[in-house]
Amino acid sequence: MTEKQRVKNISDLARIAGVSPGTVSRALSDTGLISQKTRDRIKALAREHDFRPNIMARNLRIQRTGAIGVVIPLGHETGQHISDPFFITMLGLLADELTERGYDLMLSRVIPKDGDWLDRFVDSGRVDGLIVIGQSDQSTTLDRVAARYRPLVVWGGHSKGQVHCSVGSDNFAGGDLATTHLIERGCKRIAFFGDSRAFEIGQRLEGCKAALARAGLMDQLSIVPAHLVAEAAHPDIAGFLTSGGARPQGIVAASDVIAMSALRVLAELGLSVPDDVRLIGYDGLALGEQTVPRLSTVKQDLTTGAHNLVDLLLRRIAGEETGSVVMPPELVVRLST
Amino acid sequence: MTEKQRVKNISDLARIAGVSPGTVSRALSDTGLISQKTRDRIKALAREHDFRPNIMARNLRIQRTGAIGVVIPLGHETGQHISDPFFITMLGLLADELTERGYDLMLSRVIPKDGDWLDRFVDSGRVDGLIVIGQSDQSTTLDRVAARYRPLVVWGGHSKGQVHCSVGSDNFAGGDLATTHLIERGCKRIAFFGDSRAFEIGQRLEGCKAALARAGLMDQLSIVPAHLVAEAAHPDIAGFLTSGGARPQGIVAASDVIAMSALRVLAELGLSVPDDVRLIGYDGLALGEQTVPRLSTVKQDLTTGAHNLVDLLLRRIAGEETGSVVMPPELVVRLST
DNA sequence: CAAAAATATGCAATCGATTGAAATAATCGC
DNA sequence: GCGATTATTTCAATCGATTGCATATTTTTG
Repeated sequence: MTEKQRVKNISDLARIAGVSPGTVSRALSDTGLISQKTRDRIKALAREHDFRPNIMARNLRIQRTGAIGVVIPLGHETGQHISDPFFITMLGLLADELTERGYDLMLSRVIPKDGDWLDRFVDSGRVDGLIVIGQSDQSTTLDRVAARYRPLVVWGGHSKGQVHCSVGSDNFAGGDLATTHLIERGCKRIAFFGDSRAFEIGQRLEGCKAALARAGLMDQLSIVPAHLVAEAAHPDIAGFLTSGGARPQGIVAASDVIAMSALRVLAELGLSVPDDVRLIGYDGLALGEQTVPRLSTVKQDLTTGAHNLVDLLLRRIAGEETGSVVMPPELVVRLST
Repeated sequence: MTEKQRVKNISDLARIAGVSPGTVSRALSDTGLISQKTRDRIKALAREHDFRPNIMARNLRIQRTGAIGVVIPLGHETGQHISDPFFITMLGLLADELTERGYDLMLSRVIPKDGDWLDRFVDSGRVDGLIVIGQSDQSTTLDRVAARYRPLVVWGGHSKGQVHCSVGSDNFAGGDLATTHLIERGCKRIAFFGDSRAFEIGQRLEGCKAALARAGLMDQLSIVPAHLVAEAAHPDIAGFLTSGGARPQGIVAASDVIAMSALRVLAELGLSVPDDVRLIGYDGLALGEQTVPRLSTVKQDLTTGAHNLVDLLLRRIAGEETGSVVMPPELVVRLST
């Protein structure tokens, strides 16, 4: 009744209010000079007709979108799914963090076939900035794009020469931490479960090796390139543990998900954790709290990680220059070691 | 060298090519009448200057965004986090499905304080359609908005009078299925773990009751309103199991996450699953494959669920009228029963 | 080879909000 | 009460791509 015709743009409202479109814009955007009186009047009118300015038009004019892209490149392992608990946890935290800062989150899952995937996203003009979760095996692409596109931040390992801005934990230190812990628990024969082609996992393995070298146990290391996906990791692990070699006394899993698979294989083989085999994971995901026995792990503080990612990104959007952040990992001893 | 000045819009390119902006637009968009020759020439030029048309301008003109909003309302339980494995799994599947259909996914986490949250999103003009995951306790809001905004599809339970279009599995049937299975396994004292204030969980409980009634075991039911978050569920469950009442022979958990918590509590109490207590979950998440023992569950086929959600939504965007979909749940017997 | 038909291209309006500059109204000092 | 300030408001250009209509160019055809 009240509203004969739907108010669909600022001009409609201006006509109703008897002012110019410009005035309505200023009234609604809480900016610029305008009298308190007309502002209130127009806001009331807008509410009454439940009118909200068209965001696309606004975006076009002010040249920003209010959205941040979050990209998950699944490079080295196509089977890996976005529903991997790690991605998901990170994604949730980023969603919280971005929402809080008034940005929307545009999610994109990418399987990088060509070297062009990042460029396409960057040039699409859909987002004001980009967060890439995990560098997978795409560091070349990342560096190239980072050189020309500032608002880009990557979660993942840090290497000396890298061009792009990254946030991540010290994977080398983490691998060392986990391994040292097992050694202190008396393990000598140690196995590393994880595919070192993924950059971060390679770094963890290096840390693991460093710890073993210090203890003079280097020749006791077995490396099992287990898949990152739980279902796929299972046969890798079962294959190794039933292959007849000397059973490891300690296992460093490159992720909590892999550790969980290992836990299951060990249970199926009738081996007790930690009595027969000690097992430590990596990531510090919540699901490690719910396993039986509860999983010891190297925790990456994803909450501050997400916070840092967003913080750096917004600063880069604002034009500031920023360096990378390497966070210290933390040993969480629960019951599996 | 080649490009003196960055080509930032269609007019720049038009100038270089010596044609009008309109022609460039037609060439790049593979639509309208244009000669093959100029099209190729302009496309080559665009590639050379790596120019991509501004999406915001395009969106404004053609009045669509190419993005679908995915909203997760966390109504009845504010502690619940977006990183809940269920949401996350669904989110990943939706991301796949939408990407495939050429849409972007805009993620939004909402804690509905006012009744206004959905309206804000709908009217923001940011998205072409909306998928709401889980109706939580917001069915009133959903119905109200659905009445005026067509491209809206909800994952969740279905009730007779509902206005909105939903996709989900038959929770009543699922609850029945789980309970009947336990009864067939010889359980008489049965406990239901889950907070029935959430609509879908309420339906599962009703199904559970129906099965018990048929078997004449209605008076043997205990209901434990466990939280949906794993960490929060733990004390709820521990409290119940150590309270000294007769121990249940079978447990119906309202979600796999709750079941996982139960699994841990039972292990801590030294009870064996399934020998001392039989336990069945709900959802059919991948993590149920990795527990020890592997979790029996009522599986909702989230893959087809996601497919249906997207399919219905796109049809609604196209103007078609669609009904809701109720999918049959499936009993998955693994080792915990 | 001229006329008719078909095909390409250019022109200009449009999507809806923002914003600097210009115009108008309100306020103040004396 | 009048010019000088200052506070509001209007005007018009702009962001960049799309598209109906008009015009120009080819191609076809009798």
